[in-house]
Amino acid sequence: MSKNLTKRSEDYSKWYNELVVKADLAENSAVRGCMVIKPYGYAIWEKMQAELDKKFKETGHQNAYFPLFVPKSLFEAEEKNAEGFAKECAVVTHYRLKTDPDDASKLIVDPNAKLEEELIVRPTSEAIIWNTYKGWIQSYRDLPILVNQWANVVRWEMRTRLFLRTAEFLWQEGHTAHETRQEAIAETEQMNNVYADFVENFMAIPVVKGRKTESERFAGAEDTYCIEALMQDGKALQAGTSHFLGQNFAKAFDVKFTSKEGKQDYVWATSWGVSTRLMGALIMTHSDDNGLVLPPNLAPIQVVIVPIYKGEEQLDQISEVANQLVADLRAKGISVKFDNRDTHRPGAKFAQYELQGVPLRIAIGPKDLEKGTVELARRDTLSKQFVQKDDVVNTIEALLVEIQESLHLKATQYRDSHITEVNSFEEFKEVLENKGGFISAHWDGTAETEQKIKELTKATIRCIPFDAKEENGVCVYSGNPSKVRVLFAKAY
RNA sequence: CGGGGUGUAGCGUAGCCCGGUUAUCGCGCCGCGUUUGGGACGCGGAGGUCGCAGGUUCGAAUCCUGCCACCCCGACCA
Repeated sequence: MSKNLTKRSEDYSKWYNELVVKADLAENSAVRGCMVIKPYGYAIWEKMQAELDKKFKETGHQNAYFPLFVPKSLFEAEEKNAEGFAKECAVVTHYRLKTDPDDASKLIVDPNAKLEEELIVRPTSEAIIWNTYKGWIQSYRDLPILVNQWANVVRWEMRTRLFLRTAEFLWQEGHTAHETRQEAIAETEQMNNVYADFVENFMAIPVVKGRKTESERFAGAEDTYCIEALMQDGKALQAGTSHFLGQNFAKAFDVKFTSKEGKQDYVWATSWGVSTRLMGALIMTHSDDNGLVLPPNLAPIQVVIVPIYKGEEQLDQISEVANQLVADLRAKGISVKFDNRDTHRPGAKFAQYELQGVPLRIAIGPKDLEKGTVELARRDTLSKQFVQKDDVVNTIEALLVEIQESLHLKATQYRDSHITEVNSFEEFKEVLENKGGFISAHWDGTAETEQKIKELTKATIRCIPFDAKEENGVCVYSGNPSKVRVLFAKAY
């Protein structure tokens, strides 16, 4: 494996291929940019899903499922949304194939099976969902509607990138309807906080919470909140978004309700989502040159036991110790694998589990049998220690917690040391070029300046942080007055 | 869609300029044996429409024409 993988973004794809998830691209263009999630990778996704689901339910949400196809007439109803996604839509135009009259081994699209109205494969589900909500809402008594959907969506990007921007991706999208503007804004904030909490505490990835500028906002939203993370190569990654949609979709789909006072009003909406992109963030935040480093909360295997032995008799003795350990650890809810394959040597197994990011590794050999110990190795620090057999379970329990915290701390220190305040455009360019990371700078609030900076440096405004303090300054580009610093970065 | 590049075994590649035995090497895979405290070794073996289609030639991975796919850079983007 090449050196400094974590600093060289172009190598990340090699990494994925080696390991957790592999993009098996077919020869033809139809599945270009799609991703095959292998079982080990999917196990991570399932853990993420379970935790998010728990948080959604705690905040009163329910899961539901809506169609993959959106009739074009519905899709175009909310103009800004439609316009924003129009350039990247897969469109179904026909519903039947037939044998090619010129070549019986081939199929062609049956021209007689042209759809009256084209179907858009959802790039996001606002349109189909709001068309459905229309039938669900008449009175304030029907509100709020707090629904989440786990689904796949398709966005036909010009350029795809494994994990970060695949043509098809898995995500969850929440879609809520509320009586008042205030309540919808509170929901938008709440869900952004749910995401931040999940990403920070469960995935051990530090994020900045903030608001998008108008030009970076979701198409059709009045306001977009986001969480922004920083990868080890100095580029920023949008890790999740929560949108306040105002009454845009209610108006587009004519969703009105009768209030307590008997007045008709349009409902207020939000939508919010995170995707398999978070797995990309996970890899790019914690991994090192030996492979993945998984936080214990997300590791499909938290502890692996590798026997070191000569001959079957010795393996039997070791297995006895190992099987007892497996039982004890499982009783504590710790996922553990005893790898007693005889087809691979210990060194190969060590390397494999390091590549897979298993947080803790136990090795048991003849020396341990004599001394009543095991060797315990940490993936994150690569350190090893010998532990008395009777202390192993307690030690592991404590270490799993410690590793989780330690990963978060390490990533936070990296992130914090890569937020640089600059006060001139020269400095801006210098830091961006040589150091990377977030640049905290004054901005005059205009889209023109934002655009100009993007053209000149490729850096975009990642967000206006919620915790930014008021401070009089001048825009780093235009010199016009500014009251608050925003975060710039090159982004994925 | 503009600019550049690449296509040879599951993966990574040599050969191409200058056409000529049975297409090179490494990893991986299969069998047997020896091994096992950080990616084992020996011996044997399997695996190929040289991206596709035409052309030139006694002969094409190699030269010519057309097509296709993919990668990188731009525009786009969770």
